[in-house]
Amino acid sequence: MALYGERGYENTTVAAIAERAGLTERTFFRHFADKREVLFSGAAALQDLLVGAITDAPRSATPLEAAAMALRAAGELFEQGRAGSVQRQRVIDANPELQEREVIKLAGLAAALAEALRRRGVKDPAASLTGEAAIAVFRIAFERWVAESNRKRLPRLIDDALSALKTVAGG
Amino acid sequence: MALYGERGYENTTVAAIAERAGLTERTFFRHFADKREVLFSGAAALQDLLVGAITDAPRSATPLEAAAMALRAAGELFEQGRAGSVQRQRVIDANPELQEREVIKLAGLAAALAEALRRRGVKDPAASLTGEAAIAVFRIAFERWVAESNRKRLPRLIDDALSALKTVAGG
DNA sequence: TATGGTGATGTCAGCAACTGACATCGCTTG
DNA sequence: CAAGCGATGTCAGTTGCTGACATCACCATA
Repeated sequence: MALYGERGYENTTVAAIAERAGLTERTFFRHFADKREVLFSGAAALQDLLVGAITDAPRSATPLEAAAMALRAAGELFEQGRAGSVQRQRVIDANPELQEREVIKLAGLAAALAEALRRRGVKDPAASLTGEAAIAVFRIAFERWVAESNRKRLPRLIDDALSALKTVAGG
Repeated sequence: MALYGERGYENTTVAAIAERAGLTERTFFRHFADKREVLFSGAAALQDLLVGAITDAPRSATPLEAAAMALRAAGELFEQGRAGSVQRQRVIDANPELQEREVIKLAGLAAALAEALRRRGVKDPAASLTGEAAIAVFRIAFERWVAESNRKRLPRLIDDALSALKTVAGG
């Protein structure tokens, strides 16, 4: 992260990262599948959190309500360490390769949400659509959260985006 | 495409592609930004079609209706040449690298849709959410369309997914 | 204590994707 | 016919990434 911040992602070679870490290039690739993965290794934990929250949602909750609870829980988590999120996002926003990885990780989250909903008895395409919609909501809320101008807390921004979704699609 | 079909994407080197095409490796990279881009160069035309359809939608149409018209137009286009779409999708589904590229191209389409909606006077976050939702609908419909079992036409599948979205998010 | 197993790291050689710099060739245009 | 221009070839080089094998620290147990 330090090197990516100093020189930018593209100008940072794996050799340089390894050197700074006091390790070998080969060792780097044993810990991270590729150069990009450094920035995304946290996605697994996030997925566990989201899936867990959906699973634990009361049976009375509608699919979208269950997803909303999961998003809020994730929002609370991100509130810890906002500075890191901002820096990370700056690096990603400056590089298309990284955006590809980010976007597919998000797609993976959507799929995991859908799967968790199916285990609650939600049928397709409702499950898939709810997963996709939930991630879209999160993405938009997160975007606003990292923008300097906005001082609202993330869970609040999630609720805002969620009601906007209902307005747009309702009918 | 032929080589990707024969040996799979990973086992096909750019050198092999260039040889089959009777060109140089260097020339390949002048036509395609990277090895993956071969399968996605058509995305630009699709984007133009979608954006054009949204722009041409009657002013009375709601954001989601305008987006739906665009999706249906794209659906008609894909109905030509279903075989090619199926083969292409088989290659992509077999390779994570390609899925990354596909997913970010779809994100690009969503952004373009949102931008076209904004030019119609739709505000954010409604514009962004409608763009994302529309692409989600398209993705799900397309998935079903390429599946062997389904014999419905794509525009019809799009309408199905669309009404499912309304059911899920309505309220 | 010696022995052997296990997991993390190092070493090395090599492939394949991609790039920059420069040369060449064919076609069009004045 | 000369000049210009776009597409292609040539070549050398960097970087990401992998497989195979060696080493080393640590731990369990005979």
